[in-house]
Amino acid sequence: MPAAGADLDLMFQALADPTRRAMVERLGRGPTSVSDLAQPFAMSLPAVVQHLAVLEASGLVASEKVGRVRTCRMEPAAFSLAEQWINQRRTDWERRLDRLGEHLRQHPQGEPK
Amino acid sequence: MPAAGADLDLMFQALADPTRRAMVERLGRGPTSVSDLAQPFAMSLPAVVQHLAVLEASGLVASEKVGRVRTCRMEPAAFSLAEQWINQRRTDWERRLDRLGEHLRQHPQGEPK
DNA sequence: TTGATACTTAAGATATCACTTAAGTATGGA
DNA sequence: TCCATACTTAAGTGATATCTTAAGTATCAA
Repeated sequence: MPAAGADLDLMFQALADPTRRAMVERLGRGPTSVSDLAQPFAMSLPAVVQHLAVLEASGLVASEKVGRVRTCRMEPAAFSLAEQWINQRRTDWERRLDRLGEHLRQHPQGEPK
Repeated sequence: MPAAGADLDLMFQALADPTRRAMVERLGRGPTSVSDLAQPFAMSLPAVVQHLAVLEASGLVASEKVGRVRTCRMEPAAFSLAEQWINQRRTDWERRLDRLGEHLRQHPQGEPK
């Protein structure tokens, strides 16, 4: 995988907006049309569709059009990339604490180098 | 909790930039000075400090100055907010699938309501 | 065929973001 | 005291992000 970084950019960027998070929350309860997805928001339909495009570009949401209705759904697998990145930070941090504890046990008053 | 949303905004926004993620990755291996943190990046020091300010505003990183050196560290607890949000999406999705399966079991050919 | 529905496209207004350079302020060491 | 270090502050620039309105296209139903 050459650049998972770009995917993370798109993913976190997509999740950084409260309207888009609300859209994902809605889609977590099941697929909807664009109109239904737009209904709770006090903004124009094109604005909602632009948010949807950001979510689709990130992979978090997918959609397909049948007749004149576009149906949107959450893409749960996409979340794991973000999840993994966060978990890795935690893991790094814990491993460091372990090493630090071990070091202090062996060098009670020493500076940690 | 009145508005965890604003916190999530700041958090995901902070993580949406590759420079900032790299800084967090570095801090996961232990605290550093601002200069050390800046060293891997091909950008001016003020730019790095601005990224650092975004990370601090999000709560993911903290720092304190002693003498003329500011030392930065990762704030692991902050990550759990983002983690919880993502997990909640997954949970919603799985619960929905469960309900859907149950429904299909009871109404084999029926349309799902 | 006509009209309503469900988007879609395009263009533009603001605001925010991610930098830059140039200058300034503490601090610590010789 | 003098100078280098380690930031800090300020101001400006170009690119993106988030919305708007206006106008278009494709479908479905009567």
